Amino acid sequence: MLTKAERTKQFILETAAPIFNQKGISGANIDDVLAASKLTKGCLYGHFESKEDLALQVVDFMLETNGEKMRLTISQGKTAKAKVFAFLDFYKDPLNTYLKGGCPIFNVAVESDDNFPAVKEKIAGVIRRGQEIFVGILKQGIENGEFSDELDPAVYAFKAVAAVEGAVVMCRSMNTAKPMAGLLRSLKAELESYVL
Amino acid sequence: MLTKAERTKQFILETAAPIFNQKGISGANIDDVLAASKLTKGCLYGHFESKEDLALQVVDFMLETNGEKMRLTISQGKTAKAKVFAFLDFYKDPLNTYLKGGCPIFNVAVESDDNFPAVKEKIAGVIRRGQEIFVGILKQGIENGEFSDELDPAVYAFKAVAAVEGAVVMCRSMNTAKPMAGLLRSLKAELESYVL
DNA sequence: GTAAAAATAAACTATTTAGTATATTTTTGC
DNA sequence: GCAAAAATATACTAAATAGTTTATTTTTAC
Repeated sequence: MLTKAERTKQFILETAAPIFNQKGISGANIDDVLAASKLTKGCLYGHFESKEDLALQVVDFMLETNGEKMRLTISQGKTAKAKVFAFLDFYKDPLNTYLKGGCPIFNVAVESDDNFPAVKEKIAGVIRRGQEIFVGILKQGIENGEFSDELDPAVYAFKAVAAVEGAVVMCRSMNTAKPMAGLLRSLKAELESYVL
Repeated sequence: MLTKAERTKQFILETAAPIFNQKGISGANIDDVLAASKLTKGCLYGHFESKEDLALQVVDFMLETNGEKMRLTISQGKTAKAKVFAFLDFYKDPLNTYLKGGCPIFNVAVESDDNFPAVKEKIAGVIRRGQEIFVGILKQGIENGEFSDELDPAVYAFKAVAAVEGAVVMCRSMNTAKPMAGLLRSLKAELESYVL
């Protein structure tokens, strides 16, 4: 069992995550986190050295959580095609993301780009590993005869992720999930065209 | 000819744009703009009421500039296909965007999402109008016999924009333009498959 | 050439937010 | 049940940044 201190720290991270995801690292502030968690400054600073420390750990927490959710989602699919479809469907409700504020990877990617090199590197790693996994699934699909070898795994993987992530931002801005539905259908049809 | 005051205001907007585009509205600060422009506080506050006023006008400036660049780019294409290809090629160098820091529409979209409703509405309008123009070009292409009527203009337009915009963020994070090349080829091939 | 406009210089104030200190109370976990 | 750990309450300090003021200098545009 977790100690009280560990539970509190976890609770702070969980409470702070949607705040940082929505307001960004620069936009979020300690008082927001205190208000949302109903903890005191003394308590928070007992678990984190500084706002920067908190921010970095919140980012790690968001990335880990996202990774777990994504792995679980993909593992639901038995075939390569089913895994890809499961991945795509993960994005079907962009206005109601499991973590308030949209995709943390993209949100952090945009903010860290010219501002937080260490965070940017971390995000780059997450994106790269995600692409590797996606490409691996597609290659597997080609090898086991699910897909034609006309399919270019690297191109499709990048296209699919770029498109759904871009779509999340666009849908959230326009406040409609409608175009996402058409996009997911189109990306599925595109993969389907390589199914043997 | 512009008055000195108008020229200075314009100069401040031009200087502030890359700062706001890179650091975000929350992350940018007045002193950054003063340092970059080598103007004094008194001068800046003679042209803008507050940081918020400056930020809003910088956003407007970035959106207008982007719109002009995009209209010019697209107008280079004579056929519908050429227009779409010109649009896609606009994104071919995501690490060296004309405005430092990547696409201002997307950067502002991400930050404004949960923070600046007025700005968010403005961005939503820009995205919507962009989609209308893109769809218009594709419909025109269908009408004049360039494309098969199998092409779904709304779906392709959304997919193309979401993908290239998402790709800019991913490429910038990973610090490589390579995947963008494959994506552009793929989006072009996809459109090509509807050419009669 | 000159009056008005624009910009500077420099020293302010105000506000927000990060972070500290400490005595006290509450909770935990053996 | 009790000692240690955790959290509170309260009142701070520190730092960063927004915004003001005003006298002075420079530049502009007629």
